[in-house]
Amino acid sequence: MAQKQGYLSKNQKIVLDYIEKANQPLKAYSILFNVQKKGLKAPPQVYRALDRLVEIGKVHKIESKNAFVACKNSSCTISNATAFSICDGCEKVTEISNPKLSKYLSGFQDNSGMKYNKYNLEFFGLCKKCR
Amino acid sequence: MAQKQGYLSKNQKIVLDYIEKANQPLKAYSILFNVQKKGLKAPPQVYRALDRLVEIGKVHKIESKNAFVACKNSSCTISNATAFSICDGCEKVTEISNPKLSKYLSGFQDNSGMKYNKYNLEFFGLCKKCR
DNA sequence: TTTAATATGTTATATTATAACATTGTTATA
DNA sequence: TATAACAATGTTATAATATAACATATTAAA
Ligand SMILES: [Zn+2]
Ligand SMILES: [Zn+2]
Ligand SMILES: [Zn+2]
Ligand SMILES: [Zn+2]
Repeated sequence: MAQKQGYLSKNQKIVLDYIEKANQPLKAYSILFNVQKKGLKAPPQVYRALDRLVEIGKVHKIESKNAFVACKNSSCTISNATAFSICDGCEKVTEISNPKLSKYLSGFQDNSGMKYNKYNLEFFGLCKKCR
Repeated sequence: MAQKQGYLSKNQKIVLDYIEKANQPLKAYSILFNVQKKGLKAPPQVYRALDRLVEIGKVHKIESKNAFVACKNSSCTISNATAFSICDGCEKVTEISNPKLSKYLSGFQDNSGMKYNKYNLEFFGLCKKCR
């Protein structure tokens, strides 16, 4: 069951399935609790699967919340350009898919001489309902 | 010693002093260890000071590293628009101060109806030295 | 000077994440 | 088919990050 390009291992599938069913970011230990019936009994099993899923872009980590969400953006096969909208009221998180924004940020340069190959952007505010 | 606009309490000063002397993001427990000689003995004392310093924009949290860095941007009195450049090689973190970028992001709108009042952006790559 | 608000001190514990090592399964190839 | 190399899994323990809860002290305002 070695890892081939594009194939997911058993544990990776279990974790991804569960995250995809949720429509919101999930905490690692909440995932762990819920996949225990599927045989994943300890944190490393979940964290390994998450690490790999994040690496291949199927899952993103919401850094400000230490939570994980399935990628909703089909073009996002590698997780190197991510943007999220986060409501401070209801905690709803949405992946922003905005070509202008991603183009602007992917092309961003400053005078530091630094070569950027990845970014993560988190916007905070209030959604319609929460205003 | 109640908090007045612009004044820092004793513990806040101690923590900020220490962070400002470092030229890199510091972990909360490393701060704790180093301010113990000044009398801050337990995590809550450091985390409270950090919370407040972040709130007033004197310190920013680098979310992807769970680390704290002093604000280098004098206009950044409220910490609602932050951008950082992070080297994956040497871990050097620099606060980006780029009016065009901040103007673009502060004005960003999408069709979600969400009203954004804060963002945090983290760029990753390799600095000159690390290439 | 009473009251309210803010800050501090302290202990314990919750939450998030990784180290380390043994075992099993898979692929490649000798 | 052996056997070696690698990838994935299972398992226990522990590290690292962060907060709850409550007592006390300090300050500002009424
Ligand atoms: Zn995505
Ligand atoms: Zn909301
Ligand atoms: Zn700043
Ligand atoms: Zn570097």
